[in-house]
Amino acid sequence: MPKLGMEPIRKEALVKATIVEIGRVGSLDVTVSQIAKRAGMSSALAHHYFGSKEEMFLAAMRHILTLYGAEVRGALVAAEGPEGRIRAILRASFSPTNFRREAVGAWLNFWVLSQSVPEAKRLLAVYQRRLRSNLVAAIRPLAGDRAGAIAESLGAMIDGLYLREVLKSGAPDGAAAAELALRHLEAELARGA
Amino acid sequence: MPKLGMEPIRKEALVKATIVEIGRVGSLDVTVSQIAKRAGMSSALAHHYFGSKEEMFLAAMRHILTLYGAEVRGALVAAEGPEGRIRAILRASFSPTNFRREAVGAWLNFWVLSQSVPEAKRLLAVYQRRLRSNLVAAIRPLAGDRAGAIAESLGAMIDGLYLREVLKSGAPDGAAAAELALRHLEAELARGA
DNA sequence: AAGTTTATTGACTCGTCAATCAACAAAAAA
DNA sequence: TTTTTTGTTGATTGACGAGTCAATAAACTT
Repeated sequence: MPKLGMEPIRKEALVKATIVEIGRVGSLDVTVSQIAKRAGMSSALAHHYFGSKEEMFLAAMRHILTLYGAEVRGALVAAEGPEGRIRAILRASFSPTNFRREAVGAWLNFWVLSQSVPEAKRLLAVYQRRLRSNLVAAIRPLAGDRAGAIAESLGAMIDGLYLREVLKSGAPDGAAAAELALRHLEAELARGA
Repeated sequence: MPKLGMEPIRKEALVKATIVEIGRVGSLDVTVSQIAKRAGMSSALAHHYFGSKEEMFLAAMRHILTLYGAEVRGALVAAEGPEGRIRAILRASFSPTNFRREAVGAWLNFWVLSQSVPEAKRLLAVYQRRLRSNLVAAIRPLAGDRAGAIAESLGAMIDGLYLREVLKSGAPDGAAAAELALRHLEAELARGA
């Protein structure tokens, strides 16, 4: 009994299921059937809406990136002053939404995907550029010319913390990670002053 | 015309070929045939010596880890004083041997592997513990109680720099990466003083 | 010389999985 | 009401790839 207008609903369900399954399995070795099953439909339907598995992965990636971008923007509008803006970015980066197991596991696998799928690489590059420019903008008033270098290292730090989150076992602790990133930043700033 | 004592030779060739192929393809989606071909033998022989693809991956991982460990130890014996010891560890971490494309690409994929293969996780944990304890030992004389926290963040920084190396395109630049890590460390140390 | 161990591969099995297709159902348009 | 569009799936195809096996050969042992 087909209701109309299912496309967006199905697609969203598939995207979420993709992320969950990648997180669960811990790699991109996930079958379309697994994903479709978790999303409550047949694998044929998944192909119907996305055409290929790769498209599914890319859609999932865009979803994570969009989520992250939205959260950063949201935190940024409510932020006061340069210090506040940086804190906002870090808070968003390590928020429960973005720093949850599934999402972080998905990140790791998207990094891998970007090695062989150009579009994935592109998406990742876009995100990195945006993060960098946000950081530089926030840091410049505090550190002038050194903003670029500091943003670079803070970016690496953030990625590193994501990575370690994946590797470690146990519940995620965004607060602790954000703490570390902030300490790093403060140390860098203090050094220049 | 079978010469005897081929086992170690074949195994080494396979391990190296595994790393190269993983780096080339950019993922663990590498067939035993590809690896065997690059190593100059049939896939049947690869199975003969390693039993399974997973064993091949683990052997490759051990190889990379051993290489890294040896380089750190080597740099460490020639190091003078705490500062020198830290520099030694960083120099080894970002040396041309360890920071080359193939090796870094392999790392990324080993991180993924550790998500689903317990032995891979174990190996990675061993490496992380060793790195941490080396760092703490070198940092303690300079920062006392804060050594643990600093080692933690420096470790994350190193991993993050590896990750970024994979993502970026272009030739690897270990010197620049080591520079960033060192700046981070100095900033942290200065903060405490 | 006969027997054993090591090296080596081509051919094969068996399973898995992405992608396609034919078919059916219901809503919307004509 | 016929036709078209949208939703849906079970069954099938076709490829690919891990792991096994039988067979062959050279060395080493007794």
